[in-house]
Amino acid sequence: MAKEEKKQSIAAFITPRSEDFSQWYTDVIIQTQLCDYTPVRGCMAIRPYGYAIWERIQQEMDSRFKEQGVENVSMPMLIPESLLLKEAEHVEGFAPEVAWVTHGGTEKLQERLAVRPTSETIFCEMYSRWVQTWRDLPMKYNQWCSVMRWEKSTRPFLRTSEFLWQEGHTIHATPEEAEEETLSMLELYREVAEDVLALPVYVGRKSDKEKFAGARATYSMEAMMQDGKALQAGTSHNFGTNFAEAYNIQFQSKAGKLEYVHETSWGVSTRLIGAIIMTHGDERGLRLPPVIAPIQAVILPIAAHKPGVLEACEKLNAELKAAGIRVKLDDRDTVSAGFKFNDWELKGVPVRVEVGPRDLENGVVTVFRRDLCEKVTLPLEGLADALKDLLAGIQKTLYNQAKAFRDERTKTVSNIDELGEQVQNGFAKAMWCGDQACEDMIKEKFNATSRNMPFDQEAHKCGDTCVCCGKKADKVIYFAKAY
RNA sequence: CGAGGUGUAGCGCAGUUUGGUAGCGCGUUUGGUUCGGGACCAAAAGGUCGCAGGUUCAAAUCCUGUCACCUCGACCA
Repeated sequence: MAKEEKKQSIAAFITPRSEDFSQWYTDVIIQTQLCDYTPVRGCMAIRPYGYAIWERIQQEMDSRFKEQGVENVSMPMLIPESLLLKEAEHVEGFAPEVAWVTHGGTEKLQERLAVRPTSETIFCEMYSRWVQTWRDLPMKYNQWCSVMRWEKSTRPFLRTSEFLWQEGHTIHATPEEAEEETLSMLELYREVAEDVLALPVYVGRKSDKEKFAGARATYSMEAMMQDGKALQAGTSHNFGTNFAEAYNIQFQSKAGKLEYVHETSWGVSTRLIGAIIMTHGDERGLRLPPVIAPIQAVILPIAAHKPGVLEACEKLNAELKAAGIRVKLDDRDTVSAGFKFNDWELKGVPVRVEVGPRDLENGVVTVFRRDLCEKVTLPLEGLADALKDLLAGIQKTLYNQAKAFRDERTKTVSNIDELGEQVQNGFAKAMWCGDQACEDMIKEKFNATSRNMPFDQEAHKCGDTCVCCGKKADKVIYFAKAY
Protein backbone atom coordinates (compact mmCIF):
# COMPACT_ATOMS: atom_id res chain seq x y z
CA MET A 1 0.00 0.00 0.00
CA ALA A 2 2.80 2.34 0.90
CA LYS A 3 4.35 1.30 -2.38
CA GLU A 4 1.25 2.34 -4.30
CA GLU A 5 1.27 5.76 -2.70
CA LYS A 6 4.91 6.16 -3.56
CA LYS A 7 4.31 5.15 -7.14
CA GLN A 8 1.63 7.78 -7.46
CA SER A 9 3.80 10.50 -6.08
CA ILE A 10 6.52 9.59 -8.56
CA ALA A 11 4.09 9.72 -11.44
CA ALA A 12 2.97 13.11 -10.22
CA PHE A 13 6.33 14.62 -11.09
CA ILE A 14 5.35 14.77 -14.76
CA THR A 15 1.88 14.87 -16.22
CA PRO A 16 1.49 11.63 -18.19
CA ARG A 17 2.22 12.20 -21.85
CA SER A 18 -0.80 10.15 -22.83
CA GLU A 19 -3.06 12.32 -20.69
CA ASP A 20 -2.03 15.83 -21.74
CA PHE A 21 0.78 16.14 -24.26
CA SER A 22 1.02 19.89 -23.88
CA GLN A 23 1.31 19.82 -20.11
CA TRP A 24 3.74 16.91 -20.33
CA TYR A 25 5.98 19.05 -22.53
CA THR A 26 5.89 21.95 -20.11
CA ASP A 27 6.56 19.70 -17.13
CA VAL A 28 9.51 18.07 -18.87
CA ILE A 29 11.27 21.26 -19.91
CA ILE A 30 10.88 22.85 -16.49
CA GLN A 31 11.78 19.82 -14.41
CA THR A 32 14.78 18.86 -16.48
CA GLN A 33 15.91 22.47 -16.10
CA LEU A 34 16.33 23.02 -19.81
CA CYS A 35 14.80 26.46 -19.47
CA ASP A 36 12.61 28.61 -17.28
CA TYR A 37 10.07 31.37 -17.65
CA THR A 38 11.28 34.93 -17.04
CA PRO A 39 9.72 38.28 -16.13
CA VAL A 40 9.93 39.18 -19.84
CA ARG A 41 6.82 38.43 -21.83
CA GLY A 42 7.30 35.42 -24.11
CA CYS A 43 11.01 35.19 -23.40
CA MET A 44 12.64 32.22 -21.72
CA ALA A 45 15.90 31.74 -19.87
CA ILE A 46 17.84 28.83 -21.26
CA ARG A 47 19.52 27.02 -18.39
CA PRO A 48 22.89 25.23 -18.52
CA TYR A 49 21.51 21.83 -19.51
CA GLY A 50 19.41 23.31 -22.31
CA TYR A 51 22.17 25.57 -23.49
CA ALA A 52 24.61 22.64 -23.56
CA ILE A 53 22.28 20.93 -26.04
CA TRP A 54 22.19 24.10 -28.13
CA GLU A 55 26.00 24.25 -28.07
CA ARG A 56 26.13 20.68 -29.36
CA ILE A 57 23.73 21.58 -32.18
CA GLN A 58 25.80 24.67 -32.96
CA GLN A 59 29.01 22.66 -33.16
CA GLU A 60 27.48 20.09 -35.49
CA MET A 61 25.96 22.75 -37.72
CA ASP A 62 28.82 25.20 -37.68
CA SER A 63 31.50 22.70 -38.66
CA ARG A 64 29.36 21.64 -41.62
CA PHE A 65 28.75 25.25 -42.66
CA LYS A 66 32.46 25.86 -42.70
CA GLU A 67 33.06 22.79 -44.82
CA GLN A 68 30.68 24.40 -47.31
CA GLY A 69 32.76 27.57 -47.38
CA VAL A 70 30.45 29.63 -45.17
CA GLU A 71 32.06 32.25 -42.91
CA ASN A 72 30.65 33.65 -39.67
CA VAL A 73 29.95 37.34 -39.16
CA SER A 74 28.00 39.53 -36.76
CA MET A 75 25.44 42.14 -37.76
CA PRO A 76 23.74 44.82 -35.65
CA MET A 77 20.68 43.88 -33.64
CA LEU A 78 18.89 47.10 -34.65
CA ILE A 79 17.65 47.94 -38.11
CA PRO A 80 16.61 51.47 -39.16
CA GLU A 81 12.98 51.60 -40.20
CA SER A 82 13.80 52.98 -43.64
CA LEU A 83 16.05 50.02 -44.34
CA LEU A 84 13.45 47.51 -43.24
CA LEU A 85 10.82 49.07 -45.49
CA LYS A 86 12.65 48.60 -48.77
CA GLU A 87 11.21 45.26 -49.79
CA ALA A 88 7.43 45.41 -49.74
CA GLU A 89 6.45 41.75 -49.28
CA HIS A 90 9.04 41.30 -46.57
CA VAL A 91 7.73 44.29 -44.63
CA GLU A 92 4.16 43.13 -44.93
CA GLY A 93 5.13 39.70 -43.64
CA PHE A 94 7.05 40.91 -40.61
CA ALA A 95 5.52 44.28 -39.69
CA PRO A 96 2.95 42.88 -37.26
CA GLU A 97 5.60 41.26 -35.13
CA VAL A 98 8.41 43.80 -35.01
CA ALA A 99 9.50 45.37 -31.72
CA TRP A 100 10.65 48.98 -31.99
CA VAL A 101 13.27 51.05 -30.24
CA THR A 102 11.99 54.62 -30.11
CA HIS A 103 14.28 56.28 -27.59
CA GLY A 104 18.00 56.54 -26.98
CA GLY A 105 18.34 57.34 -23.33
CA THR A 106 15.87 60.15 -22.77
CA GLU A 107 15.96 61.43 -26.35
CA LYS A 108 13.33 60.41 -28.85
CA LEU A 109 14.97 59.00 -31.98
CA GLN A 110 14.62 60.73 -35.35
CA GLU A 111 14.00 57.33 -36.90
CA ARG A 112 12.70 54.26 -35.11
CA LEU A 113 14.94 51.20 -34.97
CA ALA A 114 13.53 47.72 -35.39
CA VAL A 115 14.80 44.95 -33.18
CA ARG A 116 15.71 42.47 -35.91
CA PRO A 117 13.04 39.84 -36.58
CA THR A 118 15.49 38.45 -39.18
CA SER A 119 18.44 40.10 -40.89
CA GLU A 120 17.85 39.95 -44.64
CA THR A 121 17.62 43.72 -44.83
CA ILE A 122 20.85 44.53 -43.05
CA PHE A 123 22.72 41.78 -44.90
CA CYS A 124 21.41 43.20 -48.17
CA GLU A 125 22.53 46.68 -47.25
CA MET A 126 26.03 45.49 -46.39
CA TYR A 127 26.31 43.18 -49.38
CA SER A 128 25.45 46.11 -51.64
CA ARG A 129 28.51 47.89 -50.26
CA TRP A 130 30.81 44.90 -50.27
CA VAL A 131 30.26 43.39 -53.69
CA GLN A 132 31.78 44.99 -56.80
CA THR A 133 32.69 42.34 -59.29
CA TRP A 134 31.94 38.73 -60.18
CA ARG A 135 35.31 37.97 -58.59
CA ASP A 136 33.80 38.83 -55.18
CA LEU A 137 31.14 36.15 -55.58
CA PRO A 138 29.85 34.08 -54.03
CA MET A 139 29.72 35.57 -50.55
CA LYS A 140 28.48 33.09 -48.01
CA TYR A 141 28.03 34.54 -44.53
CA ASN A 142 26.27 33.25 -41.47
CA GLN A 143 25.55 34.62 -38.03
CA TRP A 144 24.65 32.98 -34.74
CA CYS A 145 22.47 35.45 -32.89
CA SER A 146 19.09 36.04 -31.39
CA VAL A 147 16.12 37.66 -33.08
CA MET A 148 12.85 39.00 -31.75
CA ARG A 149 9.34 38.54 -33.03
CA TRP A 150 6.40 39.87 -31.08
CA GLU A 151 4.43 36.63 -31.21
CA LYS A 152 0.88 36.60 -29.96
CA SER A 153 1.24 33.34 -28.16
CA THR A 154 4.46 31.66 -27.13
CA ARG A 155 5.72 28.24 -26.04
CA PRO A 156 9.22 27.64 -24.68
CA PHE A 157 11.58 26.52 -27.47
CA LEU A 158 8.78 26.17 -30.03
CA ARG A 159 7.83 29.81 -30.37
CA THR A 160 9.31 32.49 -28.15
CA SER A 161 9.49 36.24 -28.63
CA GLU A 162 13.26 36.17 -28.59
CA PHE A 163 15.01 33.08 -29.84
CA LEU A 164 18.50 31.91 -30.69
CA TRP A 165 19.23 30.81 -34.21
CA GLN A 166 21.64 30.95 -37.07
CA GLU A 167 20.84 32.77 -40.26
CA GLY A 168 22.93 32.20 -43.34
CA HIS A 169 22.80 34.72 -46.16
CA THR A 170 24.56 34.12 -49.45
CA ILE A 171 24.84 35.97 -52.75
CA HIS A 172 25.71 34.41 -56.07
CA ALA A 173 26.39 35.39 -59.66
CA THR A 174 23.86 33.05 -61.27
CA PRO A 175 20.39 31.70 -60.52
CA GLU A 176 21.73 28.15 -60.85
CA GLU A 177 24.31 28.72 -58.12
CA ALA A 178 21.73 30.27 -55.81
CA GLU A 179 19.34 27.38 -56.30
CA GLU A 180 22.14 24.89 -55.72
CA GLU A 181 23.10 26.70 -52.50
CA THR A 182 19.49 26.77 -51.29
CA LEU A 183 19.09 23.05 -51.83
CA SER A 184 22.48 22.03 -50.48
CA MET A 185 21.83 23.90 -47.22
CA LEU A 186 18.48 22.18 -46.92
CA GLU A 187 20.29 18.89 -47.44
CA LEU A 188 22.77 19.88 -44.72
CA TYR A 189 19.86 20.55 -42.39
CA ARG A 190 18.29 17.21 -43.24
CA GLU A 191 21.55 15.44 -42.51
CA VAL A 192 21.92 17.12 -39.11
CA ALA A 193 18.27 16.52 -38.24
CA GLU A 194 18.35 12.84 -39.13
CA ASP A 195 21.91 11.79 -38.28
CA VAL A 196 22.58 14.05 -35.30
CA LEU A 197 19.20 14.78 -33.75
CA ALA A 198 17.57 11.52 -34.85
CA LEU A 199 14.62 13.47 -36.25
CA PRO A 200 13.15 11.98 -39.41
CA VAL A 201 12.01 14.84 -41.64
CA TYR A 202 10.12 15.39 -44.85
CA VAL A 203 11.99 17.82 -47.08
CA GLY A 204 10.36 19.66 -49.91
CA ARG A 205 9.15 22.92 -51.36
CA LYS A 206 6.64 25.20 -49.68
CA SER A 207 3.49 26.39 -51.42
CA ASP A 208 3.31 30.08 -52.32
CA LYS A 209 0.95 30.62 -49.40
CA GLU A 210 3.44 29.23 -46.91
CA LYS A 211 6.68 30.58 -48.32
CA PHE A 212 8.86 33.22 -46.65
CA ALA A 213 7.93 36.87 -47.07
CA GLY A 214 9.94 38.05 -50.07
CA ALA A 215 11.19 34.65 -51.25
CA ARG A 216 10.88 33.25 -54.77
CA ALA A 217 11.00 29.75 -53.33
CA THR A 218 11.06 28.33 -49.81
CA TYR A 219 12.11 24.81 -48.92
CA SER A 220 11.62 23.25 -45.51
CA MET A 221 12.12 20.17 -43.43
CA GLU A 222 9.08 19.08 -41.47
CA ALA A 223 9.16 16.81 -38.44
CA MET A 224 6.23 15.07 -36.79
CA MET A 225 5.74 15.43 -33.06
CA GLN A 226 4.25 12.67 -30.91
CA ASP A 227 0.83 14.30 -30.99
CA GLY A 228 0.84 14.03 -34.77
CA LYS A 229 1.38 17.75 -35.34
CA ALA A 230 4.00 19.11 -37.72
CA LEU A 231 6.95 21.19 -36.64
CA GLN A 232 8.81 23.16 -39.27
CA ALA A 233 12.36 22.37 -38.24
CA GLY A 234 14.37 24.39 -40.73
CA THR A 235 13.97 26.45 -43.87
CA SER A 236 16.04 27.48 -46.84
CA HIS A 237 14.98 30.27 -49.19
CA ASN A 238 15.88 31.31 -52.69
CA PHE A 239 15.22 35.02 -53.18
CA GLY A 240 16.31 35.18 -56.78
CA THR A 241 17.07 38.85 -57.43
CA ASN A 242 14.08 40.03 -55.42
CA PHE A 243 16.00 41.59 -52.53
CA ALA A 244 18.94 42.51 -54.75
CA GLU A 245 16.64 44.73 -56.78
CA ALA A 246 15.13 46.33 -53.70
CA TYR A 247 18.53 46.92 -52.09
CA ASN A 248 20.50 47.47 -55.25
CA ILE A 249 23.06 44.70 -54.86
CA GLN A 250 24.83 44.72 -58.20
CA PHE A 251 28.10 43.43 -59.56
CA GLN A 252 29.99 43.72 -62.79
CA SER A 253 29.91 40.44 -64.68
CA LYS A 254 32.70 38.87 -66.74
CA ALA A 255 31.05 40.43 -69.77
CA GLY A 256 31.32 43.83 -68.11
CA LYS A 257 27.57 44.20 -67.52
CA LEU A 258 26.00 45.35 -64.23
CA GLU A 259 23.85 42.52 -62.85
CA TYR A 260 21.84 41.83 -59.74
CA VAL A 261 23.07 39.09 -57.41
CA HIS A 262 21.04 35.98 -56.68
CA GLU A 263 20.50 35.60 -52.98
CA THR A 264 19.62 32.86 -50.49
CA SER A 265 18.98 32.62 -46.79
CA TRP A 266 18.52 29.69 -44.45
CA GLY A 267 18.03 29.17 -40.75
CA VAL A 268 17.43 26.84 -37.85
CA SER A 269 16.69 27.82 -34.30
CA THR A 270 16.43 26.63 -30.71
CA ARG A 271 13.10 25.25 -31.86
CA LEU A 272 15.12 22.15 -32.73
CA ILE A 273 15.43 21.50 -29.00
CA GLY A 274 11.64 21.51 -28.78
CA ALA A 275 11.57 19.05 -31.67
CA ILE A 276 13.94 16.68 -29.87
CA ILE A 277 11.82 16.76 -26.73
CA MET A 278 8.51 16.27 -28.53
CA THR A 279 9.89 13.54 -30.78
CA HIS A 280 11.87 11.36 -28.39
CA GLY A 281 10.50 12.10 -24.93
CA ASP A 282 8.54 9.47 -23.02
CA GLU A 283 6.65 9.02 -19.76
CA ARG A 284 9.87 9.18 -17.78
CA GLY A 285 11.06 12.40 -19.38
CA LEU A 286 13.66 13.24 -22.00
CA ARG A 287 15.47 10.77 -24.20
CA LEU A 288 18.41 12.54 -25.76
CA PRO A 289 20.10 11.22 -28.90
CA PRO A 290 23.70 10.35 -27.89
CA VAL A 291 25.28 12.55 -30.55
CA ILE A 292 23.89 15.74 -29.01
CA ALA A 293 23.48 14.63 -25.39
CA PRO A 294 25.63 16.91 -23.22
CA ILE A 295 26.18 13.91 -20.97
CA GLN A 296 26.29 10.61 -22.84
CA ALA A 297 26.92 8.36 -19.88
CA VAL A 298 26.52 8.87 -16.18
CA ILE A 299 28.42 6.71 -13.70
CA LEU A 300 26.52 5.89 -10.54
CA PRO A 301 28.39 4.46 -7.57
CA ILE A 302 26.16 2.03 -5.70
CA ALA A 303 26.81 1.73 -1.97
CA ALA A 304 29.55 4.30 -2.44
CA HIS A 305 30.67 3.99 1.16
CA LYS A 306 31.81 0.40 0.61
CA PRO A 307 35.56 0.13 0.05
CA GLY A 308 36.73 0.27 -3.54
CA VAL A 309 33.48 1.44 -5.13
CA LEU A 310 34.26 5.12 -5.47
CA GLU A 311 37.82 4.41 -6.55
CA ALA A 312 36.57 2.08 -9.28
CA CYS A 313 34.12 4.75 -10.44
CA GLU A 314 36.79 7.41 -10.60
CA LYS A 315 39.04 5.13 -12.58
CA LEU A 316 36.24 4.28 -14.99
CA ASN A 317 35.35 7.96 -15.29
CA ALA A 318 38.90 8.78 -16.38
CA GLU A 319 38.98 5.89 -18.83
CA LEU A 320 35.71 6.78 -20.52
CA LYS A 321 36.66 10.44 -20.70
CA ALA A 322 39.97 9.50 -22.30
CA ALA A 323 38.06 7.42 -24.84
CA GLY A 324 36.11 10.53 -25.87
CA ILE A 325 32.81 9.75 -24.17
CA ARG A 326 31.04 12.68 -22.51
CA VAL A 327 30.77 11.11 -19.09
CA LYS A 328 29.77 12.32 -15.66
CA LEU A 329 30.42 10.68 -12.32
CA ASP A 330 27.49 11.33 -10.02
CA ASP A 331 29.16 11.02 -6.63
CA ARG A 332 26.60 13.07 -4.73
CA ASP A 333 26.24 11.56 -1.27
CA THR A 334 23.21 13.67 -0.44
CA VAL A 335 20.65 11.68 -2.42
CA SER A 336 19.91 7.98 -2.72
CA ALA A 337 20.75 5.80 -5.68
CA GLY A 338 17.06 5.49 -6.45
CA PHE A 339 16.73 9.24 -6.67
CA LYS A 340 19.65 9.41 -9.07
CA PHE A 341 18.16 6.73 -11.31
CA ASN A 342 15.03 8.76 -11.78
CA ASP A 343 16.87 12.04 -12.01
CA TRP A 344 19.10 10.96 -14.90
CA GLU A 345 16.28 9.18 -16.66
CA LEU A 346 14.24 12.36 -16.47
CA LYS A 347 17.18 14.26 -17.95
CA GLY A 348 17.42 11.75 -20.78
CA VAL A 349 21.05 10.68 -20.41
CA PRO A 350 21.41 7.82 -22.94
CA VAL A 351 23.25 5.35 -20.72
CA ARG A 352 23.76 4.90 -17.02
CA VAL A 353 26.62 2.82 -15.70
CA GLU A 354 25.95 1.39 -12.26
CA VAL A 355 29.02 0.33 -10.33
CA GLY A 356 28.38 -1.55 -7.08
CA PRO A 357 30.19 -4.03 -4.86
CA ARG A 358 28.43 -6.99 -6.52
CA ASP A 359 29.45 -5.75 -9.97
CA LEU A 360 33.05 -5.24 -8.94
CA GLU A 361 33.26 -8.75 -7.47
CA ASN A 362 32.36 -10.10 -10.90
CA GLY A 363 34.40 -7.60 -12.92
CA VAL A 364 31.29 -6.17 -14.57
CA VAL A 365 29.05 -3.11 -14.53
CA THR A 366 25.28 -2.82 -14.87
CA VAL A 367 24.36 -0.63 -17.80
CA PHE A 368 20.93 0.93 -18.28
CA ARG A 369 20.00 2.17 -21.73
CA ARG A 370 17.50 5.00 -21.68
CA ASP A 371 16.01 4.36 -25.12
CA LEU A 372 14.61 0.93 -24.24
CA CYS A 373 14.78 1.26 -20.45
CA GLU A 374 16.66 -2.03 -20.26
CA LYS A 375 19.51 -3.12 -18.05
CA VAL A 376 22.40 -5.17 -19.39
CA THR A 377 25.55 -6.46 -17.75
CA LEU A 378 28.83 -5.61 -19.45
CA PRO A 379 32.42 -6.53 -18.56
CA LEU A 380 34.44 -3.72 -17.02
CA GLU A 381 37.28 -4.69 -19.30
CA GLY A 382 36.99 -2.81 -22.58
CA LEU A 383 33.86 -0.96 -21.47
CA ALA A 384 34.64 2.21 -23.43
CA ASP A 385 34.40 0.41 -26.77
CA ALA A 386 31.27 -1.43 -25.72
CA LEU A 387 29.65 1.83 -24.65
CA LYS A 388 30.51 3.51 -27.94
CA ASP A 389 28.73 0.70 -29.76
CA LEU A 390 25.83 0.98 -27.39
CA LEU A 391 25.56 4.74 -27.89
CA ALA A 392 25.58 4.26 -31.65
CA GLY A 393 22.84 1.69 -31.24
CA ILE A 394 20.75 4.04 -29.12
CA GLN A 395 21.12 6.79 -31.70
CA LYS A 396 19.83 4.40 -34.33
CA THR A 397 16.99 3.09 -32.19
CA LEU A 398 15.69 6.59 -31.44
CA TYR A 399 15.73 7.46 -35.12
CA ASN A 400 14.03 4.21 -36.11
CA GLN A 401 11.35 4.58 -33.45
CA ALA A 402 10.61 8.13 -34.53
CA LYS A 403 10.54 7.16 -38.19
CA ALA A 404 8.23 4.22 -37.58
CA PHE A 405 5.89 6.51 -35.66
CA ARG A 406 5.90 9.14 -38.39
CA ASP A 407 5.42 6.64 -41.21
CA GLU A 408 2.56 5.01 -39.39
CA ARG A 409 0.90 8.39 -38.92
CA THR A 410 1.35 9.51 -42.51
CA LYS A 411 -1.48 8.44 -44.78
CA THR A 412 -2.36 9.08 -48.37
CA VAL A 413 -5.80 10.62 -48.68
CA SER A 414 -7.91 11.13 -51.76
CA ASN A 415 -10.79 13.32 -50.65
CA ILE A 416 -11.56 16.14 -48.25
CA ASP A 417 -13.23 13.94 -45.62
CA GLU A 418 -10.30 11.57 -45.43
CA LEU A 419 -7.98 14.57 -45.19
CA GLY A 420 -10.00 16.07 -42.35
CA GLU A 421 -9.82 12.82 -40.44
CA GLN A 422 -6.14 12.20 -41.11
CA VAL A 423 -4.90 15.61 -39.94
CA GLN A 424 -6.41 14.92 -36.52
CA ASN A 425 -3.89 12.13 -36.25
CA GLY A 426 -0.86 13.02 -38.34
CA PHE A 427 0.23 13.96 -41.84
CA ALA A 428 -2.03 13.64 -44.86
CA LYS A 429 -0.31 13.12 -48.18
CA ALA A 430 -2.48 14.26 -51.03
CA MET A 431 -2.73 15.56 -54.58
CA TRP A 432 -3.29 19.30 -54.90
CA CYS A 433 -4.30 21.48 -57.82
CA GLY A 434 -2.00 24.33 -56.81
CA ASP A 435 -4.82 26.78 -56.08
CA GLN A 436 -4.47 28.73 -52.85
CA ALA A 437 -8.24 28.70 -52.38
CA CYS A 438 -7.99 24.98 -51.62
CA GLU A 439 -5.32 25.58 -48.98
CA ASP A 440 -7.48 28.32 -47.48
CA MET A 441 -10.48 26.04 -47.28
CA ILE A 442 -8.50 23.24 -45.65
CA LYS A 443 -7.15 25.72 -43.15
CA GLU A 444 -10.63 27.05 -42.50
CA LYS A 445 -12.25 23.62 -42.10
CA PHE A 446 -9.58 21.66 -40.26
CA ASN A 447 -7.00 24.21 -39.09
CA ALA A 448 -4.43 22.31 -41.14
CA THR A 449 -1.88 23.82 -43.49
CA SER A 450 0.19 22.54 -46.35
CA ARG A 451 3.66 21.56 -45.17
CA ASN A 452 5.71 20.95 -48.28
CA MET A 453 5.94 19.18 -51.64
CA PRO A 454 8.41 16.31 -51.96
CA PHE A 455 11.16 16.81 -54.54
CA ASP A 456 10.58 13.59 -56.41
CA GLN A 457 6.96 14.27 -57.28
CA GLU A 458 6.67 11.36 -59.69
CA ALA A 459 7.69 8.84 -57.05
CA HIS A 460 5.09 10.14 -54.58
CA LYS A 461 2.25 10.60 -57.04
CA CYS A 462 -1.01 9.30 -55.56
CA GLY A 463 -3.75 10.24 -58.00
CA ASP A 464 -4.60 13.03 -60.42
CA THR A 465 -7.42 15.01 -58.81
CA CYS A 466 -7.19 17.67 -56.12
CA VAL A 467 -8.02 16.43 -52.62
CA CYS A 468 -10.06 19.56 -52.05
CA CYS A 469 -11.75 20.78 -55.24
CA GLY A 470 -11.55 17.57 -57.30
CA LYS A 471 -10.07 19.35 -60.29
CA LYS A 472 -7.07 18.07 -62.15
CA ALA A 473 -4.04 18.08 -59.89
CA ASP A 474 -0.37 17.37 -60.47
CA LYS A 475 1.22 18.30 -57.14
CA VAL A 476 1.90 15.93 -54.25
CA ILE A 477 1.82 17.79 -50.93
CA TYR A 478 1.62 17.09 -47.21
CA PHE A 479 -1.04 18.65 -45.01
CA ALA A 480 -0.95 18.72 -41.22
CA LYS A 481 -1.81 20.76 -38.18
CA ALA A 482 1.33 22.65 -37.31
CA TYR A 483 3.02 24.21 -34.31
C1' C B 1 -6.82 40.19 -30.47
C1' G B 2 -11.18 36.52 -28.75
C1' A B 3 -12.78 32.65 -25.09
C1' G B 4 -11.54 30.26 -20.60
C1' G B 5 -8.34 29.70 -16.31
C1' U B 6 -4.68 31.02 -12.50
C1' G B 7 -1.94 34.58 -9.22
C1' U B 8 -1.31 32.79 -1.12
C1' A B 9 6.52 30.40 1.54
C1' G B 10 11.53 28.22 -3.53
C1' C B 11 7.62 24.61 -5.98
C1' G B 12 2.53 22.44 -5.85
C1' C B 13 -1.87 23.72 -3.45
C1' A B 14 -6.02 24.52 0.60
C1' G B 15 -8.38 28.64 2.77
C1' U B 16 -12.40 33.09 -0.59
C1' U B 17 -19.15 30.80 -1.06
C1' U B 18 -20.59 32.77 4.85
C1' G B 19 -14.82 38.95 6.36
C1' G B 20 -12.32 37.66 12.58
C1' U B 21 -4.54 34.94 14.92
C1' A B 22 -1.46 32.65 7.57
C1' G B 23 -2.28 26.69 6.70
C1' C B 24 -0.79 21.73 4.31
C1' G B 25 2.58 18.70 1.21
C1' C B 26 7.24 18.78 -1.24
C1' G B 27 11.77 21.20 -1.15
C1' U B 28 15.53 23.99 2.00
C1' U B 29 18.82 24.27 6.75
C1' U B 30 20.97 21.49 11.11
C1' G B 31 21.88 16.76 13.64
C1' G B 32 21.52 11.45 13.46
C1' U B 33 20.43 6.71 11.14
C1' U B 34 20.30 4.92 5.99
C1' C B 35 22.33 3.83 0.89
C1' G B 36 21.35 -2.16 -5.72
C1' G B 37 14.83 1.96 -8.05
C1' G B 38 12.50 8.80 -5.97
C1' A B 39 15.00 6.70 2.44
C1' C B 40 13.61 7.70 7.73
C1' C B 41 13.50 10.37 12.52
C1' A B 42 13.96 14.97 15.15
C1' A B 43 14.42 20.18 15.26
C1' A B 44 14.40 24.83 12.49
C1' A B 45 14.12 28.78 8.89
C1' G B 46 10.86 30.78 5.26
C1' G B 47 4.79 34.63 3.29
C1' U B 48 3.51 43.20 3.16
C1' C B 49 -1.85 36.56 0.15
C1' G B 50 0.24 39.80 -8.07
C1' C B 51 -0.38 45.34 -7.83
C1' A B 52 -3.46 49.90 -6.86
C1' G B 53 -7.72 51.97 -4.88
C1' G B 54 -12.45 51.37 -2.19
C1' U B 55 -16.13 49.29 1.64
C1' U B 56 -15.56 47.85 6.96
C1' C B 57 -14.10 48.17 13.87
C1' A B 58 -11.64 44.30 10.92
C1' A B 59 -10.07 42.13 3.98
C1' A B 60 -6.28 36.50 1.26
C1' U B 61 -11.81 36.61 1.56
C1' C B 62 -16.49 41.73 -0.60
C1' C B 63 -16.32 45.86 -4.70
C1' U B 64 -13.63 48.62 -8.76
C1' G B 65 -9.49 48.93 -11.69
C1' U B 66 -4.93 47.05 -13.35
C1' C B 67 -0.74 43.75 -14.44
C1' A B 68 1.38 39.04 -15.36
C1' C B 69 1.26 34.04 -16.66
C1' C B 70 -1.15 29.41 -18.56
C1' U B 71 -4.60 26.69 -22.08
C1' C B 72 -7.43 26.79 -26.60
C1' G B 73 -8.42 29.74 -30.89
C1' A B 74 -7.06 33.80 -34.33
C1' C B 75 -2.48 35.70 -36.19
C1' C B 76 2.51 34.18 -37.66
C1' A B 77 8.58 32.35 -39.53
